[in-house]
Amino acid sequence: MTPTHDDRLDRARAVLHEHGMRATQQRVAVLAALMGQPGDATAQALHAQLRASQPSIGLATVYRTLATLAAEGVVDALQHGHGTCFRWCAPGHHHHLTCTGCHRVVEVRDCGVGPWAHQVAEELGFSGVRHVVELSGTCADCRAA
Amino acid sequence: MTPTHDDRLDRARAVLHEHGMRATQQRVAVLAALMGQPGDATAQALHAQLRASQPSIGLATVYRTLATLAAEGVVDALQHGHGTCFRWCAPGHHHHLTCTGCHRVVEVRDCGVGPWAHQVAEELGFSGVRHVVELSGTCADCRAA
DNA sequence: TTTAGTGCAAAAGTTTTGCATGGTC
DNA sequence: GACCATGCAAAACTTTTGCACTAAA
Repeated sequence: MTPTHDDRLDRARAVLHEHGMRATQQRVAVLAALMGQPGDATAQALHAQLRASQPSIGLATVYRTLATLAAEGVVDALQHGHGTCFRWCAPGHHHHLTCTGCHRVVEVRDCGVGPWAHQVAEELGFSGVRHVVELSGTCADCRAA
Repeated sequence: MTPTHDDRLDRARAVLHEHGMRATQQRVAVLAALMGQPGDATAQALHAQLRASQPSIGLATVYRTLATLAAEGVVDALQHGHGTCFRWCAPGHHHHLTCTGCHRVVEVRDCGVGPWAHQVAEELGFSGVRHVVELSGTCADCRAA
């Protein structure tokens, strides 16, 4: 069952409360909008989208909200080519496969990197290894287009 | 044997020729400067450095040169927090393992990610997969300290 | 009521671009 | 000599900040 817009508003409110952030209309709207994205989005893109239903929302607010959410670890901040993109994701260890054409993001829960990373690090005398992986490619739809 | 500044100039010239780029004084200087960096550097930082010995070099030229070099795959363009950083790397596919304590970077030439990435992408209908991996941990020296 | 968040506009910063000039092949 | 690259300055953008005002807790 796909979540409705209202479902996302409720979930956004809950997440904000969990993280001790005031659930203002604007923050709820920003987070809910991000939850509704098929992939990631820039602050500018979210702002433009939000303007449609909430004409008075300020760009600075969108930036400030996203920065706070990223600091809380609620959303991911990614640096692709130009500008910072934000993405809402489910908790737990996983990676992402992003389409370079449409920025659609697919979660990859099967992580095949851990053992290799651990082995490499051990050989080089490192401990407490962590890995960040970003996969990118062209999705079937974009290839067809 | 540590390469001298002149060694780097020669090497920079050779690399530019290999990639069909005109070996202008400015391009040679930019690439040689990047080769001499202990880590990565922004266009702005390189420009400031180059100004010392070549006061007339323009910022736009540094940007244009780095953009071309990155497009040719001669240098890596990295997106950390603010702005784009560039790094001269040995050629060929490899990853980096960074120590969280002293920020030392070790090149990792043995890549154990490709096959997994390819398989995952194929299952999801993606083609032309690329992967970016950043490993981090604590090096032996920092653990001892 | 208290405190944090917001909108606006201006500022700060980075990267790109237009165009006449100069250097490389 | 032809053509590409450069320098300069202005423009285009993204992101941050100051401040008076509003709304959440």
